[in-house]
Amino acid sequence: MTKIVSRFAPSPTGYLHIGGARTALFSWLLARAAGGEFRLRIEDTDRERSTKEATDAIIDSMKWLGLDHDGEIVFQSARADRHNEIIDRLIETGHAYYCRCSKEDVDAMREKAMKEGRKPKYDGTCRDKRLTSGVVRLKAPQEGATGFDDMVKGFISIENSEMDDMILRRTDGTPTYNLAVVVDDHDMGVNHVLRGDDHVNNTPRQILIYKALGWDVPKFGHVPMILGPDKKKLSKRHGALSVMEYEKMGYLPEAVTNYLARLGWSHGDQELFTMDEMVRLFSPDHLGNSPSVFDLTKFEWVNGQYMQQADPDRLAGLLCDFLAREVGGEEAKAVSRADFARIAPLLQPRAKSLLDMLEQSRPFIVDAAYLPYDEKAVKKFLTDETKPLIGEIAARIEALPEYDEPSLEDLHREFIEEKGIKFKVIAQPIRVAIVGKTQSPGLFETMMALGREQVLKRMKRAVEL
RNA sequence: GUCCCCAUCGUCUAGCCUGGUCCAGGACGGCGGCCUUUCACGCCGUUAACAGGGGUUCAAAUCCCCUUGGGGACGCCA
Repeated sequence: MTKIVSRFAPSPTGYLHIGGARTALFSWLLARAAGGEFRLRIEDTDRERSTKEATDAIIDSMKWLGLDHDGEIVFQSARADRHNEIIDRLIETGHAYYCRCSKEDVDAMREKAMKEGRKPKYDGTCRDKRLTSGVVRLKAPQEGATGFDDMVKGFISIENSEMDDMILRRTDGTPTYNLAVVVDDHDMGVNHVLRGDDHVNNTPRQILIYKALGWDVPKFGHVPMILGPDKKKLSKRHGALSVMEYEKMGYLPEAVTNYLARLGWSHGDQELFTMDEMVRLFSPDHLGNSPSVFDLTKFEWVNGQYMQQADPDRLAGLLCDFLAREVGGEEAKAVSRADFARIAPLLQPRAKSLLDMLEQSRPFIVDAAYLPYDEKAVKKFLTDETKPLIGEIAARIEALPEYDEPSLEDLHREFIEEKGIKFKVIAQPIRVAIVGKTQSPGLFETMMALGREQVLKRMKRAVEL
């Protein structure tokens, strides 16, 4: 079997959105799973709408997701000469012809056909006129059918009579999309094309071009699109669309690829896959053929899973970057990577995202003097009964020869035994005293993370509240 | 309008090709519980689906047809 070469070919008219990312991921997996090549091509022939920023954004997103490509990035705009060369060849071989029908003429034809209940299409007026200028159209077969075995949808066939003689070269001499795609894919050696559902209709047209050129037709696959919670096509109003927004919101790239992969692909009952696993297990046979809804809740669960498993030191690094990027200023400078590395393990089971973790780490990184106290919590737990207890405990902690977790545990155990009270009685008050709120990691690990000095300062401050 | 595609729990899905092992399995969520110094995590239980109708067959989620519903395409955009 020949080596699989797949590609991702976005047009740089905006950021890489979540749907495109999934298509890219599947395409990437298709190649990587087979030890093939994955190529990247930027379809920037629409000069009006294509931007350098969008191109960079797409490349950055791919990088962030870990979707590396082989070979140089191909820019479609740079290949106009080659496209035109092929168009000329098509004319010479009688597979294409010039047409001088105006846009208005064709619109009229379409409208008329539509009214008569037929498929709106160009009627082939100039097909045999042997003109020598104008737009170039493909001389498509008018009988028979064009079919292909779609990697995800199975066999799809369209009557040739349904397709019109599409334009290959515009009035201004530029090649059209369908022509350019075919030529580029062929020249890049692409033999597996996995793309969005919205291209199914283009496929038979492109096959016609391949055939006219006598080129091998690649294997095609069309993945369904991603829907919003309202089951409508994903759009701006559904919130986060851009891949990079997920980074901004504090999600991990491996969670994004994992979740995206599970949206439309499956491997039995398995939910969590590392990139390596996906590469090992991926097969286009298990791509689903119906559209799926992006479920943020489940995505957050996936992210949470990766947050838990992540190396604390890596998380610390990401947290620093995140803080610098999203918050910046003095606050970012006040916390070091080492600080985060120390508290990350405590927060890992509790945080769904980096943003979460950052929020939860606040009580650990501010000085006792600035620790915010939750009013309700204070009212409920820092009472006249509990304050003296906290005071006593603070004194004992201060006198502790060794400040470590076992010692702290012993200290508290002895304290409650002496007082004849349950741990419950002092647990929440102490918690509120040292972190300012009712939720936190385990008390002793929290005390360790805080350090003796902070714990004492906080207890003293709490007693005076 | 025409063509193409799609249809299993609220959501993601397994099963469908190669009918019986499926009164349909897993996951997220929800609900209930356990654990427990809080919140999480974890664990246990529970909830909930084969769009409808016809066939074919001893037997259909699985095969065929129709209906309905959804989506996409019909550009000198990509």
